[in-house]
Amino acid sequence: MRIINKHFNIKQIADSGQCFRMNPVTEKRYGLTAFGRYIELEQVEEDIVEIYCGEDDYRRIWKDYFDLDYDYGLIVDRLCGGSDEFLKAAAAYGSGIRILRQDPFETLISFIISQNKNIPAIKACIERICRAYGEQKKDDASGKVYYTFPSCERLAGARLEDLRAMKLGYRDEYVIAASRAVAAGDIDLDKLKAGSHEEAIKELKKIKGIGSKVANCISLFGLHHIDAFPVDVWVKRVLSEYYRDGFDAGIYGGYAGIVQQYMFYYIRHIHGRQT
DNA sequence: GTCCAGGAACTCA
DNA sequence: TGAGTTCATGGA
Repeated sequence: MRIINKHFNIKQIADSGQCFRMNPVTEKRYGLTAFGRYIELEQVEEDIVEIYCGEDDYRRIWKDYFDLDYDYGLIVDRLCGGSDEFLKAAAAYGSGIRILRQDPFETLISFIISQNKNIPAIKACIERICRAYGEQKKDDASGKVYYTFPSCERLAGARLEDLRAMKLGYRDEYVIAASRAVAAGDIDLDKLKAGSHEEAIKELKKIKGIGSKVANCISLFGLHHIDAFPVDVWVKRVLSEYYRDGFDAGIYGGYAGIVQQYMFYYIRHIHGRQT
């Protein structure tokens, strides 16, 4: 499927820290494992992405996954036409970023693991978990062997001693507890997705190992509450370097999470961070 | 070898 | 509420 969209850049999305299983195959081609499938995408032109899937899969899965019904140009234009110089530059630089609609459980576990780790380390941990607990599959189109992200039931049944080999550090017990809570129905992610961002944060923070930042990431990237505003070390850096007088995310009511992604992506670029 | 990472729990004031 | 400490592990 060929997608023509001025705000769809797969490299920017892959490097925006929201997903951990989208990696380069060649310079312009990326492989992505999500929802039990593997696909490849290619940035053909600045505003053209080729998604290597059939029209049926595109309509059922990937159109929604890449949030292609939403007009990111509206927000980029608004920021670029505004008076906030940092956001002007940030939005222009990351204008191809989109907020993916990822699987809630995968996002929950991924961001529990993410705490106090850099992105390559997070990716390595998740890959180990998928190899050990996920399902091995083979993509017919590319011939690529891949591993799906494990279900909550599968991870809920994991033994702590075994999970320890995944090198999650002290986060391993958080992962098991959270998986068991989801499997048991103590946490209803679908319900949190249907509800408000505030409600989701309140419920997510009840889980040990989930604080404000991780809860906001899960809300934004897993439940698609785009009014979430995760503050990690990089966003803190932005706020202290460029907003000495304070920053009110509330003025971007409704889409603060998208603004936050432009900030995150841009400040990392300024500091020369590739991964 | 040192510092840091999409932090959170815990302690103590 | 707020500041300081501790927690595993690996990337840079």
